[in-house]
Amino acid sequence: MGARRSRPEPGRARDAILEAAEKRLREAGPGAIRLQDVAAEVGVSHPAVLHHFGSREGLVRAVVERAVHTLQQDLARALAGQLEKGRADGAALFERVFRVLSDEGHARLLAWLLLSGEDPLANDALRAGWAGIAEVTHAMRVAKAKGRRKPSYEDTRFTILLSALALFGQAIAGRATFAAAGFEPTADMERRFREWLAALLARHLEEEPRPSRARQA
Amino acid sequence: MGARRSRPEPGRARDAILEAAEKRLREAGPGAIRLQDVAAEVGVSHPAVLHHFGSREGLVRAVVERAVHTLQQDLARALAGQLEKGRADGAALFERVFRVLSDEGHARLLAWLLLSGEDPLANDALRAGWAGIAEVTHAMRVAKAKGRRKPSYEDTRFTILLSALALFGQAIAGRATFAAAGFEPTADMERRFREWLAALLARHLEEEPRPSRARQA
DNA sequence: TCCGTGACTTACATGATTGTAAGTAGGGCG
DNA sequence: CGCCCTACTTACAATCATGTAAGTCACGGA
Repeated sequence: MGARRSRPEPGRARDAILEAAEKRLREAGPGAIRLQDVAAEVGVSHPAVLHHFGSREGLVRAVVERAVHTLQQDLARALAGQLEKGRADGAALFERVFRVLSDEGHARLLAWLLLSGEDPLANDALRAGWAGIAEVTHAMRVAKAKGRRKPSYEDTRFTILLSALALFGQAIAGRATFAAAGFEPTADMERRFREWLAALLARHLEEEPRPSRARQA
Repeated sequence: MGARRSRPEPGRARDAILEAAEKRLREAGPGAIRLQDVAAEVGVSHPAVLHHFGSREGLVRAVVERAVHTLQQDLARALAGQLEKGRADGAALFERVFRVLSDEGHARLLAWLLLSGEDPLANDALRAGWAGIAEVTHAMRVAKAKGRRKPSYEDTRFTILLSALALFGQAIAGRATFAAAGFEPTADMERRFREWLAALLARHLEEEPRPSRARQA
């Protein structure tokens, strides 16, 4: 095969650098993005990295931006993919979302960013997606509730929020927490918990709300 | 006040160093523990830190050990304090635990350690405490269930696990998540969510379990 | 009182990490 | 073909962080 291109493809190296840096970000946090390491992993010299990103800060910014973007994409895709099936299957939805958070290391990344003071969730598309889920879910509840007492919108939103917090919590603290709680920390056990949670929330969503004890203060 | 003691108190400086280092650990993670910074904050030279802890690693170890210990203490105290009241008040318990996790920055610390690969929850006392809560809760459920179908022990344990995950999740991701979900991210709103959660779980704990649909695969 | 020890200090060595300077090589284009 | 731009490279400078060496000083006990 003809002349070896010693100039593989423009942009290739840049992407590879981003990739390598993101891996480090996910696994060990922003502090672990070191020019030399990243460069070595990609097979270039460290000034090559500076050439593409100007400074370490620039690299970190670019990585975070990209990571947040793909996280949001993946999450949105997972949610959309599950929702458009029409039938709501809580457990399946949970599995998809958990997969996204857990498998790709998105949850770890989210946690690193959150702890570092970033706000990776501040994004209109994400908010809109969330609102959409809440509306669809609530409409479904209200439709099923005919005659009986209708659930409050807040209740629906809280339910979704709880799912998110629990899934996120499990993705980053699952292993340790399961062990501390005396469960064997196996993937199967964790999945079982998610199924249990899905069932709990599904039941809650269909049940008639209790009259809330009026709280004064 | 006679001769000024230029030798304030043995151990004082050591504690102050630990304190300063722990603050950094909570706020910005293990990587942010730098000898010079910590020393400067306490008002000593950085070799003084080395003198007490041998190496940076030694300092980090000591800090983590102490932090994990106080975290476990605080948590155990909070749980014990609530439980020994006899009456189970889920909401109050949640507030206490959340306080411990959130106010002292324990949740952040936990998260940093978890992300860094430590397992701050691996502790017999903590496991025992957890098991105790599960047993007490379950006994209460079973007592109330006379005649009706009895809940499974796993269900009780999952319920407690869910509380822990949600509380932890809220402590580190609460602000961002509430905002993303379209709630105003106020402390009051977050408290309301906890009350809602406590009510949800309390209701679940008193309800008769549904027959589980047998799953084949 | 004298000595040892613990709690430091200043000065320095070392290695890691980021950043700069200057030069090279390939590819597209007028 | 010659030029310029991009994508690098090697060599070097600067800074920072950890760790070491050696000395000082107060206190407490023999």
